[in-house]
Parts: sequence; C-alpha cells; structure tokens
Amino acid sequence: MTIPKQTNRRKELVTIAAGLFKQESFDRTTVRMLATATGIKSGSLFHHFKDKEEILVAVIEGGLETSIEVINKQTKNIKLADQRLFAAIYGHLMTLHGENKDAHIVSIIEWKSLSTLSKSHLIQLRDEYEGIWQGIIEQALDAKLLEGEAHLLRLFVLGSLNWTIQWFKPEQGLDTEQLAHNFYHSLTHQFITK
Amino acid sequence: MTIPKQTNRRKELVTIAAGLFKQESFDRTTVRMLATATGIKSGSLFHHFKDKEEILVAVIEGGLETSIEVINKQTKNIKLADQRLFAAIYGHLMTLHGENKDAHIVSIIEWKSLSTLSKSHLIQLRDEYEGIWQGIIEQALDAKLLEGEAHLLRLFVLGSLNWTIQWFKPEQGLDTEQLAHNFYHSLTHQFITK
DNA sequence: TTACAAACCAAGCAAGCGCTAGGTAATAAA
DNA sequence: TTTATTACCTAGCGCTTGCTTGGTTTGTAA
Repeated sequence: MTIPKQTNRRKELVTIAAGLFKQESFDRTTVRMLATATGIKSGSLFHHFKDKEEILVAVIEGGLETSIEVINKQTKNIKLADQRLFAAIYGHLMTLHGENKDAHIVSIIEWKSLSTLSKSHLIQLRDEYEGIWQGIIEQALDAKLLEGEAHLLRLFVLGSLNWTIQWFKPEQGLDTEQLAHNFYHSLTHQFITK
Repeated sequence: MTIPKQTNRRKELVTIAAGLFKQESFDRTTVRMLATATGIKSGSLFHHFKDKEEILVAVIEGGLETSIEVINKQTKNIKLADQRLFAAIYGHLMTLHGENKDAHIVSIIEWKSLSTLSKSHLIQLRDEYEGIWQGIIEQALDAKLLEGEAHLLRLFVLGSLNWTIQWFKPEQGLDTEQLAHNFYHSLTHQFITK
C-alpha cells in the first residue's frame, strides 16, 4: 500500500530522485538507478510510491512549493518597485543555482513528462508562482523600470532566467548575485539603488 | 549498409522524425512510431540510419543549418544596428514558430540527448550561429540600444526567445511578427524605426 | 513479550525497446 | 535482358523497462 504522504523516508527518496532526474532526465532515470542511489532494492520503491510518475510529481511539487516560499520571503518586506524586482530575480536565480536547486530545475524541464492529470493538479502551484511575478512586473512597469506589456514581459523575463539552467555554472567566475545584477541592468537599463 | 547521406528518401524521414521528436521527445519516440509515421516497417529504418541517434543528429544538423541560413539572409543587406537586431529577433522567432519549425526546436530541446561524440561535431554549427548573434548584439551595444555585457546579453536574449517554444502559439491572437516587436520593445526600451 | 504496522527483500513477469539477419521487390543503367 | 543498386519486408533476438507478489526484517508501543 502507498503511504499517505510526507514520511521522512519519503522525503529522502524525493530529494535523491530530484538529483537523478536533473542529472539524467526523468526518462533516462530507471527505477533501478533510483533504488541503488537510495540504497534499497528497486521493488521497494513501490512501497513508497504507486508508480514512477508519482515520484516525479512529488519532486515537482516540492520544487514549486519552495520557489513560492522563497519569492514570498524575498519580496515580503520590500516596498520599492526596483528593489522588489531585483529581489524576485535574485530569488528565482537562487532557487535555480543555490542549494536544493534540483527540485526547481526538474519542475521546469520535466513539466512535459507529467500526465495530464498530474499537470492539472500542479498547475495551481505554478499559477500561484507566476501570479506573484505578474504583480512584481506590473509594479515595475508603473515605476517605468520596464517597457512593454506585463504578461509578455513576465514570460520574457522568466524565460531568460529559466534558460540560465542551460549554461550558468556559479563556480565559473560569476556568482549568482552578480548574475542577478547583470540581468537587472540589461533588463531595466538601470543599476539597482541600494 | 548505411547510405552516405542526403538521398531524398532520407530527407523525408528526417522531416517526419523532427515532427515526432518535437511532439513526443526523442526518448518517448520509438523506432516503431517512426516507422509507422513514415509508412515503412521498423527494421527498414536501419537501412537509412545506423542507429536511432543518427536520426536525431540528422534532425538537429538540419535545424541548425536552416537557422544559420535564415539569420544570414535576414541580416544580409541591413546595416543599421536597430534594424539588424530586429531582423535577427524576427528571424529566430520565425525558425521557431514558422514553417519547418520542428527541426530547430528539436535542436534546442534535445541537445542533451546527443552523445558526446555527436555534440562535438554539431557544436561547430551552434558556435557559428551564436557567433552571428554575438556580432549583432555588440553592434547594438555600440549603438546604445542595449545595456550590459555582450556575452551575457546574448545568453539572456536567446534564452528568452528560445523559451517562447514553451508558451507561444501563433494561432492565438498574437502573430510572430508582433511578438518580435513586443520583444524588441521590452529589450531596448525603444520602438523600431522603419 | 507480544503485537502490529512500516520498511524492505527476493524473484521474476509481461511488455516494450533498439536493432539484426536474411530474403524480396522495385528501379534503372548496361 | 541481364546486372547491380537501392529500398524495403519478415521474423525475431536479446535486453531493459516498470512493476507485482509473497514473504521477511525492523522499529515501536502496550
């Protein structure tokens, strides 16, 4: 029988799965690889999850929830439009390149691997995250930091940031905060005032 | 035996494969699906390609070559920095959302599915394409259209544009040219002068 | 010490995968 | 009309995949 949810063991498995899904992709990660990495036999995985997809759902769910927490925390006590925008950019990049990045990355690149049913459930979390961004962008538009249409801008901005998964390695010279500053500058044509 | 290259039949197969790879992803496209879609039996595929990966390589190679052709053609007789930048943006979006888009899309999202060997060959084409973009961005920086560092800007811009694969559908109100204009505006904070 | 659920193992099944071998049909040049 | 080449089919092999079943160990609380 599948366990309700959220046991400690289950969380451990999800964390390890996130790492493998990110490294190898969901399709190329076999249940045997997951089992070896977690130190159990492949059949025992199905005591915790009813099937392989449920593992992916758990990973993505965790990734999205963390992202929402981070952006809320980052922008919570900030009022000024420019600082809010920068905080959101930096927060987003942190969830992609800081610690525990795997789950958020997987939630972005493996979205297509989800079944229609799982998507319809997780889409709420994604909408919530995008809604927060939408507000920040609109505020930045009002403050004349940005130009264009809010909805498209959000897609352009998040696209750019998400794409950093493909090329950015924090070890190589530039760190995540510097990257955030560079992006903010190229986006707004201004420097952030501290 | 595998045929040297570039027979007509092979081209047909590559085009059909591009469509499936885009729709289903490389991993989830089986040789049997490819065979059915092309109207032959699965074994016959290996008369044209030595293995499944060679099909992917052919698709990506074609996609990259077309992209290079398009951007060269688009920016060929244009001198002004703003118009060159817009032409590159529009050209890139055309290869992603216009006709024969599949191959270019696959070349972007299935890069990770390539073997190290195949990558080392195709990387030349990718470098060539990115080099062209680099020049256009530098020229735009000189003309004060953009702000920031050229290398990072190229990654930000192409990231945004590539990300449109995930959400842009030309049928839904906005067409590709309008999208290009919107992006140009949000990026440069200016409108293009015709 | 018993009781019971949670966590795991051993063994393997059915299905699907990429790919091969050996033969046949179509096309066209000699 | 022969010969060669290209294109395809038939049949299936060997392997890996996700997942199941039935039994065993471990932890915990009464």
